[in-house]
Amino acid sequence: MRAQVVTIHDVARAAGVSPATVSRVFNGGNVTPARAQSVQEAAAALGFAPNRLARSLRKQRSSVIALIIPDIENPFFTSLARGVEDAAQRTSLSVVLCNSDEDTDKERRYLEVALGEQMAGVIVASASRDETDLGPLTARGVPVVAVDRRPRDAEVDAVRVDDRHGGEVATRHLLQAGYRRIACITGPAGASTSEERLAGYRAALHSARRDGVTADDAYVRHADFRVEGGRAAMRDLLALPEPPDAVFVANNLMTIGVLDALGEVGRTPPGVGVLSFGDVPWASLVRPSLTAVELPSYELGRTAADLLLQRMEGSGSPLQTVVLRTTLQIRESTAGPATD
Amino acid sequence: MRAQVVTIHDVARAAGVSPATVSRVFNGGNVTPARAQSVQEAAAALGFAPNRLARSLRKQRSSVIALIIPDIENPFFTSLARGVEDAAQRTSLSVVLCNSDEDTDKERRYLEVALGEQMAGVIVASASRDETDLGPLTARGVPVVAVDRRPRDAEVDAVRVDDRHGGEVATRHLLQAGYRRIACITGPAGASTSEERLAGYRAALHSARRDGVTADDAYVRHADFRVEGGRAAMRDLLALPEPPDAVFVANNLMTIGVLDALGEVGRTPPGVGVLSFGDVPWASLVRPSLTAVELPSYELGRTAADLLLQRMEGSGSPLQTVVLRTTLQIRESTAGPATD
DNA sequence: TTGAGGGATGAAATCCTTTTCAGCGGCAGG
DNA sequence: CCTGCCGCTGAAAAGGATTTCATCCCTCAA
Repeated sequence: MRAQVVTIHDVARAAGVSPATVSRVFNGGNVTPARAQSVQEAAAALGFAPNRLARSLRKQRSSVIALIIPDIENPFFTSLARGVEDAAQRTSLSVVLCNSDEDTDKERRYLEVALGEQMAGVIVASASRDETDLGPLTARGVPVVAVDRRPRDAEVDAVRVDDRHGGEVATRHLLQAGYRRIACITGPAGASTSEERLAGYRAALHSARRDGVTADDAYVRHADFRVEGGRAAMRDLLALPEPPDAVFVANNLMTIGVLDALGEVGRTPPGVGVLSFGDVPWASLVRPSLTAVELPSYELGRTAADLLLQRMEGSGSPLQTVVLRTTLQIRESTAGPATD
Repeated sequence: MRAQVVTIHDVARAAGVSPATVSRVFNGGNVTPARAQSVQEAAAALGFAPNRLARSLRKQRSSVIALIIPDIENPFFTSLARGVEDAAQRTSLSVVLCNSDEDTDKERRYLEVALGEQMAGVIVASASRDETDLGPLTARGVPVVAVDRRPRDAEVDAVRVDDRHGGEVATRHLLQAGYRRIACITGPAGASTSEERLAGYRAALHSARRDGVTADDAYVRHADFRVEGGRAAMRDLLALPEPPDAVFVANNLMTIGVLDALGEVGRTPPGVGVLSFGDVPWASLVRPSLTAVELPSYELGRTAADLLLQRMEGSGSPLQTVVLRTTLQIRESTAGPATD
């Protein structure tokens, strides 16, 4: 009992005009008011809804934009998504979210979909720095903005935070609080965010290496930006002959795992210092409260969307990279080392 | 410098065959192996990627399914989304996520997009019980599954949890723990989940009304399923001449707000009992640990996707509603009232 | 009065695939 | 040897909108 599909032709017939005129009514062409009205009425009476596929096919461009994120279960990215949506809200564009799950294959599939569906634009927080290929999109003239993470060599606008600086400030804070054996649990080697946060950590340690601070990479671990990865890495660090007395964790979810692992062995902050890059969700409920590098996730999304919209309107301005500031929020978890 | 678009015609010409044959190669028609191979090679050489719009237009059905959820910042829904994705993963379908933000207008827009883009199917956790109109989709024969929330009168398959029963069990637990003035903070009046969880609460109180238990609606509040709403509602309850000694909160995010509001006035569980319908994210870090009705969010999504796929394969079976069980996880926050 | 200019309109081309249909050739069975 | 069937193939239609182009008609200026 499938309802018959109402096309522009049906409306045209009902209103006694040509399909071209109907199209013009809906797209702002020149039509005499009387005719326009009768078209409107006919469309309403028939329950006409334009076929977006046909329209996009003809126009060579659809009216949805894709937002591709690597982890939908990370509040950082969902907040970013809200930023994108709110910015798109003011236009007639719809945003669809694609979860690449930190998997370059899935990501590639979604990029193919975006291309094949002629999406109006793409915002991507790429799963991998090297394997993400935005070439086909940019070659076809589809506006693309990289957000948070930066694919190598890509000729696209970008919005990110000052990862390296943030990591450096964070680590320096731990030093100043008196910690001396500071570990770093960072993300997968492929991601730009992992590498830069780690670079900041190294820089801070390097410039403090006189005062008995360990500055080799014995305390560095790579994990997967997820809770389990953080937990495993922390367990590994705790098993060292001389475990660290503080840890700089390169993302929020891994920090959850780290806190769990510490709880297991009865050690809690600030005895062991814990500093998270990115706020832990519902930080207000965590005890002790957590020192964190706060990220402007919402603004990241919002700015990316603005850049994309601007580019879609055909701004010919040169490619730009916007870097947003992070802020260190000092709380209880880094109050200073336990005095043995 | 937009790259020329490679169409099936270009491939056909390069391979010395007709477009129809190229299409058959990609869609599993009958083609002699030799020819098929030369088509494959030509396609690869030209970097051919099929235009999904044209394909969908012709087939009257695209290969993406839409998942419409009311709050992308709620871990419950993101976990549900993972369930949907994992189920769809085994097919060639892509999932796109749409965030209606508990806003019936946004939701309507996304439903229009789903219809206009001829999406292969739709899974929806509807923003409103009454205003969500799935009619156009079902009329056109698009498979639809309602998940978590149930739109009224809709002729669709559904997957949800035993909200009413869960609410009743939860409230009964609070009674058994010794609480006597039990409040309920539920969601917006329009949502089925709000109403049924509240109904469970009422049922439990009703059957216990002999033992000095307050059972009118003085302790019932409607909020918006968000953190702020929970906070406001709890403040309101605390301002009563005789504040409640326990509260049953109908979703996880509102519970965060409730805990915040309690913290502000220096009252903590279990002195005031707190029971959350739906786990709070990263519950392991919350002190005291939180008693909650645990929801099978992932399975909800997974089951909904399975139902949808089954329906898309043309199963003519009658409409079904799958109800999944909730489980009460008893922890510290409901250990018993403060003894004044 | 005539020509230029311009707004409104419809026919038809266009976007790119899929799918129907008819034709062709080969093979097996009568 | 003929018929029927089947597999492979290409031409062309179909899907539903937008857009170009030509036409018509009207107004205004010379």
